[in-house]
Amino acid sequence: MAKLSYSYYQNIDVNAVAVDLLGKYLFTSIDGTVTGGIIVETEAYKGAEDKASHAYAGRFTSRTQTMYEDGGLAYVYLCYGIHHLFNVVTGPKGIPHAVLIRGLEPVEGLEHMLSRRGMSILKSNITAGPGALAKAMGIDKNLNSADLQGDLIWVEDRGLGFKNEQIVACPRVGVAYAEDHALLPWRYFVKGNRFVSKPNKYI
DNA sequence: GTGCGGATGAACT
DNA sequence: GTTCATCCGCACT
Repeated sequence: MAKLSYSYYQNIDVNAVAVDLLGKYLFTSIDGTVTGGIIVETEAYKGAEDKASHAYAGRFTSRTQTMYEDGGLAYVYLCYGIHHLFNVVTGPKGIPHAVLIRGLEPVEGLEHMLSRRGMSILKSNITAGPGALAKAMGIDKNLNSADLQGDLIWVEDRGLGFKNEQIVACPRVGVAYAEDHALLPWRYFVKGNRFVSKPNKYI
């Protein structure tokens, strides 16, 4: 039941955090409705030096300013005009590192997730993919810059972890524009888990 | 002020 | 495999 500490998020090694977040529990409490699940897929975005990052080359705008804050905040933004994507801000203040949460295994509040997704029975795509899981968890721009030690959205360590051989590293999804950084193996997921998002050809 | 295109998902053929 | 929904961030005039 331990929320991840302030110092956990301050880690300068965003890839290490992305790997370590696998097996942690993400929760939201929206208008008193609690939903949560196990993180099974992440991607690391390495701030100013990463061409796939919104903060590449130190770009600082009203959208990206959240990423420059202290690690331990939520970075939520709208993608393709339709989908909210949820990231964990990591690293010390001024370093815009972030970890995109791409896959979640539902654990708590399943009926609320189904309702938010307009589904009647559980299918793996309920939380497979960043846009899908944000919708299932009720995450939208209201949670941008939210403190992950607060009571709206948080991450817990419940002692679950995965061995190295259960974790796959492969290129990130949807970042073809990032040129030579597009093939960096900074996407991590739990091998064989059904709540990992689709492009799985690297298993 | 305008124009382009995206860290996607779902519904098609 | 292809299409398209749908809107704002961002670069440039």
